[in-house]
Amino acid sequence: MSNPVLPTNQKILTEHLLRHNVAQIYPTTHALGVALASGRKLRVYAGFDPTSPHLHIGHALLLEKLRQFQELGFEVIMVIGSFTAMIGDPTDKTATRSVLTAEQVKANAATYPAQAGKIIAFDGPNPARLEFNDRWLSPLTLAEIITLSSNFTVQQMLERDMFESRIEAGKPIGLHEFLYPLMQGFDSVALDVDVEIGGTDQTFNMLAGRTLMKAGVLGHPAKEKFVITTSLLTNDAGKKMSKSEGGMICLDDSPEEMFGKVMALSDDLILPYQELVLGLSMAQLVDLKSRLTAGENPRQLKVELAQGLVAKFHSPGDAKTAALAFDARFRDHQIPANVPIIAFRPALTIQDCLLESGLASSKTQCRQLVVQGGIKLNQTAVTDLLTLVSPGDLIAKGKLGLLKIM
RNA sequence: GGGCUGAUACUCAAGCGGUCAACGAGGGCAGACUGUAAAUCUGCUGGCUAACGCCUACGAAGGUUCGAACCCUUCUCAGCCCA
Repeated sequence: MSNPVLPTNQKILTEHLLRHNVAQIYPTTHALGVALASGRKLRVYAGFDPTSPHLHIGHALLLEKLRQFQELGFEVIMVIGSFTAMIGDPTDKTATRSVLTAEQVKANAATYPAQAGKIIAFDGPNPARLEFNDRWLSPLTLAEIITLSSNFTVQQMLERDMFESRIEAGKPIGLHEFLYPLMQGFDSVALDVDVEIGGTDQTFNMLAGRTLMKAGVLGHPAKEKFVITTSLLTNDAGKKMSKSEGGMICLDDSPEEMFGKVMALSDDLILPYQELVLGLSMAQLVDLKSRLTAGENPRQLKVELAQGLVAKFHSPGDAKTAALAFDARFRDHQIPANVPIIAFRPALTIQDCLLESGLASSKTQCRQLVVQGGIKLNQTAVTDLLTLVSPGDLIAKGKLGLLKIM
């Protein structure tokens, strides 16, 4: 980072910044390119909703973009939507949406810097800044909020297809939900940013911010704001990867978990993940494709992807270890090292162990699992839940649930 | 404020007096097949019981009935329309 970047490199990096994983740039890619080359230290940010303590690889794509700006010497800000999380992004279609309390928001956000720090740098010569948007949203007065809202029409709000579809479905739309884009938009104004980055699903909210900035509200000078939308990472079902979906890969997953989750992805996702998450070049992607058409087992390519991901978010050493552990456990069917332990006591049954460990939530569920052959004691299927266990026994539920008696 | 319609399990969504712990889809779990793949197929998916069965549930509270998710009343919440 301390080495001065050569102009040619700068050019390549800038080109990468403008193209890789970018869905669209507002107003135009060209205009942003000009601003980037102007020598001005642009201020760039992306917002994150603290609705869960985990950041996932969808977030990583945004952070990655921020890092590219950071490497080029621009000012980078990570904004935590501490205030907006309490309103609730109306992207969700259900009317009754649980609104987070200040405490929950705080607890969730506490883990973010450490996770984001794997990608962007919060120290060093050009450190990223962390901001919580309640700092400027909480003090807004009603008069100011009214002024902000006068920049939009109800028709403009209704243009959002998510609102349209809700009207069609006869679902309620809360008045406060119209305020959400306003609040998020005011983030841009308060921070006086030049560029905002977000997924394509955030286009409306981000453009609301652009409108406010161009209008020059509440004493802030009018100025242009660029908006970069990034492609969304999809899961197997082709749905956007988000906190509400299962199977998402979190930045704070252990190397083993992360490796396993990647291996469970459909083969179709290998190339998209390689491109979006690991940033492979076109040439490299073509190479991967030719290996597949040559008949190479996709499993190998997926192993490489999994190792790449673990190496990126943990370390190359962890990637190697995770790959070995994965093979040992699932290919060679060995027992892993870190199995949860249940303390032995007299008259301890298999059912007790399942319930106490949380592998099953009720006795009824235990019975069903046994009927289906899902419970194994020392590799053999269990038929009686009340079988007593002894120290050293190994209980398995399905493929992943393991318990050791000590 | 008035009229009409609706509220069903994790989500969506049937059911409209007994055969309803509640069709179906998604999700989840388990099994088969495999590359721990994915896709596909099968089973399960309120609790208690070895089981017969029992209990708790269909927005809330009452009521009618031998019997109610289904009928009636009130309430709460939402949608549409009128003001």
